[in-house]
Amino acid sequence: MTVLFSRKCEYGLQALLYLAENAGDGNISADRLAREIDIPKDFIAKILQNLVKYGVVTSTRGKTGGFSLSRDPSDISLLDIVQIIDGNAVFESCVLGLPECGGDAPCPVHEEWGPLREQTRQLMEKTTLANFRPRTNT
Amino acid sequence: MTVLFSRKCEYGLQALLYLAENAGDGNISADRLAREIDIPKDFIAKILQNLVKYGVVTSTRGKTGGFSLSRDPSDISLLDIVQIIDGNAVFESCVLGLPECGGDAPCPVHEEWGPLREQTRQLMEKTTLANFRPRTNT
DNA sequence: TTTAATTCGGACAAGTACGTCCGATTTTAA
DNA sequence: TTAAAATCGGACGTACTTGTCCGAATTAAA
Repeated sequence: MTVLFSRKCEYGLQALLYLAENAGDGNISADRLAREIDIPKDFIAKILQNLVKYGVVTSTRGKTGGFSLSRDPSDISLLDIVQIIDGNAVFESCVLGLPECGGDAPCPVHEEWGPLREQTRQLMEKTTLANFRPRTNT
Repeated sequence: MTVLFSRKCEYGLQALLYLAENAGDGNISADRLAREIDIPKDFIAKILQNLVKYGVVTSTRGKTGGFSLSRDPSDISLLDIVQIIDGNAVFESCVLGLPECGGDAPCPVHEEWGPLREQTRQLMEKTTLANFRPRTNT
C-alpha cells in the first residue's frame, strides 16, 4: 500500500518535482526521468502524457524532445497534480470507509480526522513545484 | 482507492466496532455482520479469522457460534487493528513515495507531514472499540 | 537523406488486492 | 440421531492497479 496517493500519483509528483528542479535543462526525456528517479520508463511516460492532456506538462517529440512544465513551477501545486491523477476522494472520504459517515452518523474518529484531512489538503495546496528541497542550501 | 487503510482493514475496523456495539448479543455470525454492515460474508469471515489468530477476536463454531471480542472494547485500539491488518508502514512512509525521504534529503512536505501523520497515529491509538457513536445519546 | 532519439496511442502482461466457493469440522436444537 | 447453522482452511476466480511492448509519427543531427 501507498500512504495517501496511488503509485501513479506518487510517480507523477516525483517526476514533476524533478522537472521543476531541472527546468534549466530544457526538455527532459522519459528515459532520463526513469533513470534519475527510478521509475519504469514506459510507465512514467504514460503518466506524463496524461498530464500533458491536462495542460500541466508540455511535451516535444523528436530527437531533442521530452517533457517540461507548461507553467511556472510556483503556479502548480501538488494538489493540482493529485487531483488530476487521483481525484479528491481522498480528501472527502471517511477514513474508516463508512459510506454513511457524516454529521448525523459520525464514525468514532470523524470529528478529529476532519481537521487533519483538511490540514493535509491545505499542505498539498500551498506546496508548489517550486518548493523542492526546502532546506538543502549548503 | 481507500484513504489510508486497505479495504480489508476498513472492513475489519467496521466489523469490530459492530461487535463492540452489540457485545450484549453474544456471538455474532459472519452472516449477520455481512448483512448489517454490507460487506461480503466470506470476506469478512476471513478477515475475522485472521484477527482470531492475533487474539483480538474469539470465534465459536457450531449452531449458535460466531465472533466476539476477546478483550474489553476499551482495551482494543483502532491502531491495534490497523497494525495487525495493514502493518504500520502507513505511519512511517513518505507521503510522496520517495524512498530516501528523511532528515538529510526531505521531500517538500516532509516537515509538515510528519506531525500530521503522528497526530493521525495518536488518534487511532487513543480511540478504542468502546468509542463507537460518540454523541448519539438521545 | 538517413539515422537516431524521442513522444504517442493502443494493446497487452503481470502483480496485487479483493472477493468467492467448497468440503470438512464443530456444535446446538429438534 | 439427524438436521441445521456456524467457523475453518485452502483453493480458486475476478478486478484493478501497475508495468511492458510495439509500431507509428515526429524531429534534430549526422
